[in-house]
Amino acid sequence: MRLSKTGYGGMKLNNIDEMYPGQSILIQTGQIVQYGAGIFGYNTIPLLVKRNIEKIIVKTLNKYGCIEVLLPILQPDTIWKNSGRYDSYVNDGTMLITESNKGTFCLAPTGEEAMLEFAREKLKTYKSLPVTYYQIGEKFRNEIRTRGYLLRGKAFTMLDAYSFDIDEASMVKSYDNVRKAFIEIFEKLGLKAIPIVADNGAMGGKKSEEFMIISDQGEDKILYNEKTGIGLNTEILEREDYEEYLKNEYEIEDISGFKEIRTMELGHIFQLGTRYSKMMNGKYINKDGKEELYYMGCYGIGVSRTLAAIYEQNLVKDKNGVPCGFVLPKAVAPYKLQIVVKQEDEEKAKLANKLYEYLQENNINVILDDRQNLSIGAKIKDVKILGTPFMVVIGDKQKGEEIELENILTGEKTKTTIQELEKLL
RNA sequence: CGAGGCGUAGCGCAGUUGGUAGCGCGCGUGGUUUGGGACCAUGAGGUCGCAGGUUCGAUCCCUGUCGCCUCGACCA
Repeated sequence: MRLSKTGYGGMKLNNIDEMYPGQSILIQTGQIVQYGAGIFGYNTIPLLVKRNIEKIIVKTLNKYGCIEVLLPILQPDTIWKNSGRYDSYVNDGTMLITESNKGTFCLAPTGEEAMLEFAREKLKTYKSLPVTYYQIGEKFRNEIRTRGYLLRGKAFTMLDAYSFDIDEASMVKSYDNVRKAFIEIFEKLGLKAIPIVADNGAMGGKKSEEFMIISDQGEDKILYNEKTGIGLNTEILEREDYEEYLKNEYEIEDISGFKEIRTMELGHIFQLGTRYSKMMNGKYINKDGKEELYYMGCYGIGVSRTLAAIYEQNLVKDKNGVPCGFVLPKAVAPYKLQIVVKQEDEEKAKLANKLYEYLQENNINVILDDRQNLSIGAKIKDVKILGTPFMVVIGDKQKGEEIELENILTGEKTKTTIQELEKLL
């Protein structure tokens, strides 16, 4: 990507929001654009980071045998009326609906209804089970209060997965399968997400766990035991039966040594049992030719929230401790390398272009900062603004064709050649 | 919806005890610059969130209203 073609420019930072410095930088530099409370547009780099997150999710879930599908975002009201959730979702303001001369339509706040419609078509016999379907797409919730920019928006990208099984034991297996996949996904994203005990209240069902990262920017408080890695959402303690719930479902008996910490929820998984299949008449034919209810699980990851979390967690600060940008993890950075060049110097521009073309041809995504009349120093600063993990500077100190690669995170510099460079990224 | 805060140029902010606005950054042009956020000159950009009211006159005072942010109820 040639930076001169992107409209990026003027990426100086002013006062940065103390609560959400990462996203404050994204907004100030035009990488994220706010349209209203909880409604955002993405400029190219955050968009590509989000897409990389999605790719990692897809790849991992596929590896764990899950099947990707895409269900409609715009949904007929009938499926919500059939499930019995229409009134409560509309009345509490969560679900956005639109009236038309062809009926009422709902913007999907979640996917259980649509997924059950889908499953009923495809999963008519026990022979088709178990299966876990998933999709990644936009969800809409008219949140009473949005919070933390992308962290809680009215429109957000979510991964939602649903497992269908013949009985509880099988459901538990599917649940554990996705649970493992989620752990792997967050690992690949470089996020230390821990599954902790959650209240299954809203969704119902048996067991439920949330994937939390430790962060003061989060909305949740959990009790956590550092030694065992076991944690639970403090909302559990509001349940009358919490001791039993912890003991029976999670084998947690003593929570005296647990410390309270603040966390951000990135994912949530549920063992639903037959609650939703009962509500929406989700049935298959068993071996004996009789109808049975699906045992379901449902699983979600807030993709746009994860995007925000990645930016916030990979923030870098200058010598004075003031946030000045990011170093995106290699796994999600859309461009591994940024070439900073003294564009006005023909020789240098030529060399930079040669390097750029070479890497392009070898399918390495790089940013060439070919903007005119911008000092090298300013361009170097912008590497961090965009979060690119590696940099090559081609300025006055450049001698011949020997390239010096700088790792932004470590500051480590390595001399190399155009041809050898890609091996170091 | 309950509590607080804020709406003035693209971004960050001043300001006017009431006489229709400035600063820094960014943006355009000319020139000098270029290794960790260069400088000089010059220029463009605002119905001061919106609507009423008071007033000779409102961006400022009053009353509404809308929007945004933070804390709570809700959730990926």
